[in-house]
Amino acid sequence: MPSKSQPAQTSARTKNRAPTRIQQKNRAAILGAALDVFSAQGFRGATIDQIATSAGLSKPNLLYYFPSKEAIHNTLLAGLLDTWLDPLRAMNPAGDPLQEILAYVHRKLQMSRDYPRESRLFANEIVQGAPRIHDALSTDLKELVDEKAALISSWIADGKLAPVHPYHLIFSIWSLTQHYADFDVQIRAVMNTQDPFDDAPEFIDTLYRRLLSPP
Amino acid sequence: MPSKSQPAQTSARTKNRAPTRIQQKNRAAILGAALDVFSAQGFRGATIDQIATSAGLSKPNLLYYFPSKEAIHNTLLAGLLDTWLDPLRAMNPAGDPLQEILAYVHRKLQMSRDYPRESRLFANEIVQGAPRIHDALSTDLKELVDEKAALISSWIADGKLAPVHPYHLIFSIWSLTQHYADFDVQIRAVMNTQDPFDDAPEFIDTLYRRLLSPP
DNA sequence: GTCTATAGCCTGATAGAC
DNA sequence: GTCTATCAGGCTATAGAC
Repeated sequence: MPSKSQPAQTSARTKNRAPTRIQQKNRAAILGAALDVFSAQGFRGATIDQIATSAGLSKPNLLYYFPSKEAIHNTLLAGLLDTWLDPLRAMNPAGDPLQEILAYVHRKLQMSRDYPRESRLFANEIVQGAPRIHDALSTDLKELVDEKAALISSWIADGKLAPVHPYHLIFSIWSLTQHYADFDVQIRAVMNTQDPFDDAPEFIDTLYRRLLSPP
Repeated sequence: MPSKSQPAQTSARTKNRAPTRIQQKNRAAILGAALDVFSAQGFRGATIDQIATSAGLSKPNLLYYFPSKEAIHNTLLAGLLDTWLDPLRAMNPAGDPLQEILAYVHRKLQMSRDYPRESRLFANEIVQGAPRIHDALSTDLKELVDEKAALISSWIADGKLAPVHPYHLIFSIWSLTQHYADFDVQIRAVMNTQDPFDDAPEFIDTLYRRLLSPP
């Protein structure tokens, strides 16, 4: 799982004792099941019963580990944005510009392939107006994107990349890579014989080479 | 509204009489309000009360016009896929290949700009597994995309376009254009001073020119 | 720590007066 | 056609036995 695990927020009932192995195992089972259910049904569509059953627990037992449905959801979201931005954070100002961007694109695409549930959880949240993470978007996210956009602009000014709008370049990378996870059903309905991810990396690589290769 | 209006499904109660002006006006108000609410909250997140209030009606009065919450949702979805595919359908085999694709891209982007609620309604449905329109995706959608992908392949074979995977080309167009509607909140959080749509058309135009211009 | 039982709220849908 | 009142079911969360 890519989610950066916060130190487990000890529930009030556990009174700051270190979590036992069983507690850790159950917490992990709950979060895994919740990721399945929330990413497939959205927050309102999910029920605690579904999550509990899928985690092999009874409903009250689940609520022994988390105080509420929203607490589970928040725990999932908490580490997600950070993790989701790691590939961008890793873009290296000292590297070769075109290679740095292509490498970023591949990391992001790989992340969609490996963690489609996390991508859909995020997509559900954003499409519905990001009620729970809007602040993080305008602060942490904006800060990082501003920084990397400036870097891309400097690469363009140096003639290392063909000129493009750096913000829209980044948006396009998010869009193209996450699309394969978020709209998976649609893509499979159209290409019903093969795994869409088979050809996607080559297509997207070609796209950004032609877009960005300096003249 | 882009939604192709089916002949209004006369509710059982109206016994096939032609709808009066008041009925038409209320139906339209309900569908407009429902589009607001469903696109912002998803099917489960929306309540009949919200829709009714937003349409200026009481809850039972709304249910006089539509038999159930799901019936309203289905009515919205019914015309949507068709409308959503019109820009692709209009791609002309006799036109200039690059111009045809660029024109398609612009139609699609304009649609996202003009009808973001419809885009988000669709996104909500697909991200959650397209439970209500999966069949249409594997039939109508697949058929149209197969046809247009073959057309693009023939253009490539004729040397009129640079070689690319035609299906992934189409997916990329969907992805890039709908992203501006579906992830609007995120984009605005990052570019907080200007309308993201201002620069998007130029960026996307550049992207597809560089990707597809024959060598 | 885990269960059964249930409180209490929300929501979709209906009854019936006007 | 529109309303008030209300039912019935599903859901979150809690009580309390074990």
